[in-house]
Parts: sequence; structure tokens; C-alpha cells
Amino acid sequence: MASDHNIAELADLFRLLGDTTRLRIVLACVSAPVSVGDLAHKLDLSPSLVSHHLRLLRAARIVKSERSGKQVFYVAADQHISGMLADMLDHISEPHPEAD
Amino acid sequence: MASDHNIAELADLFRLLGDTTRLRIVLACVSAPVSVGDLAHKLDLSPSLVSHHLRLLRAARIVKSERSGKQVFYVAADQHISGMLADMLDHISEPHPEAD
DNA sequence: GTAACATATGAACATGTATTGAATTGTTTG
DNA sequence: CAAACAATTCAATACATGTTCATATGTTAC
Repeated sequence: MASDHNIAELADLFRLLGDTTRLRIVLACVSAPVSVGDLAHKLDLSPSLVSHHLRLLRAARIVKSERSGKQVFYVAADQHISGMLADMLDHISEPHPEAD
Repeated sequence: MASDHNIAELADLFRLLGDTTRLRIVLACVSAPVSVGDLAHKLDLSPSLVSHHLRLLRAARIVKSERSGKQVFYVAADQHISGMLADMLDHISEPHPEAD
């Protein structure tokens, strides 16, 4: 079964991905590193907001960061994250059978 | 790529699973139907709170309900949900490689 | 029908958190 | 060193939501 610690950690992961803005940010840098500014521009968000969210995502090891000159690039932390997100998108895009 | 609608739906799913109490409830009825009272007793929660959460989970098609006499039994809505949760638990329980 | 039980709902409260804008830190270029 | 750019941090605000308690609905047994 699932330990309390695992449940808490899993809930943390879900909670972070459960915000539309944060999820868009993760999906935008899931396949290749993107700078904070590019993310902000691409998603029409303020750099400040993007940075706030990236800090949380980084702390949870959902993304990792790498500095290159003035810019900092973020990308999905590992294959687990990107693969999981792909699976979840598959799950969502499938037709929902009617049930109660 | 992921449409806005898909992103919103996926974020909803994650958001609902991102609460410890709700996640415990889902995990407790992932393999077999459990009544509201049993869930409350097993998880040491008030029936009211459990019912509130089940309503949200049911609306999002994460669980489905079936009445049997006075009791209402809840169980994971489909294989996608239970399989996804198993995968996620695997992901969490694996050791985290050190990275930045 | 009434009583007892199981579940659901409503309102109120407390807590958490997403967002914003200003100020700060870090980095490169002159 | 100063200026310009990128990113981060801080404080404040607005909003969402988890929890509680009281009340209501639905079901079975007497």
C-alpha cells in the first residue's frame, strides 16, 4: 500500500500541476529548455509570475534549471515527468464513456 | 500539442488529486467499492467531509457511485484512474537522483 | 407513519495561495 | 565602475477552497 509520506509527496506533485498557469509553464518547457523571458512572452505572463511558479516547480523537482549568461533555462526534470504528462494528456483526450 | 481545453481539464484532475485528504479517499476506494461511512471510519474523517470530497471526485469522473440500501459505495471510475495512480505511486517511490 | 441510520447539502469560517507591482540580485557589455 | 538586461525576491492583495457544524434528504425497520 501507499505510505503516508508517499501520499503526501504525491499530493504535492498533483497540487503543483493542478494550477492552469503552472501546468502551461511545465508543458511549455517539457521537451526543450526555455528561458524565463521566453516562457513569459510565449504564455503572455509576467516574468515575475513565471519565476514564482518555476521556483515551486523546481523545489518539487518537476523542472530543473540551468543558467546561460543572463538567462536561466528551465526544462522538465526527467523522463518520468515528461512521460507522465504525455500519458495524462492521452488519458484526457480519450472519449469519456458515459457512466455514473 | 495540448489544447487549452485539455490543459484546463488536466489541471482540474490534478487539482482534485492534489489534496491529501482527497487523495487518501481515492486511494482507499481504488480497488473495490467502499461506503462513505467505511471511508470516514477507515480514514478517521467525518462523514460530512468525506461526502463533500466524494462529490467533487464524482463530478470529475474520478470515482463513480452506486447505492445499496442506505449506503452508497464509491469506487475508482475506470482503469485509467487506477492505473494512473499506480504509475504515479511507482514514480514517487523510486529513488530521486540528485540534480539541480 | 415514525424512528433510526446513512448520506448529502448549506452556510460560515479559516487557511492557503495565485497574482501583482516594486525593489533587489546577478550577469554581461561599454 | 556604470548602464542595461534577465531573473528573482518581497510585501500586499484578492481569491479560492478545505473544514466544520447544523440541517436536510433518502432509505430501511418497527
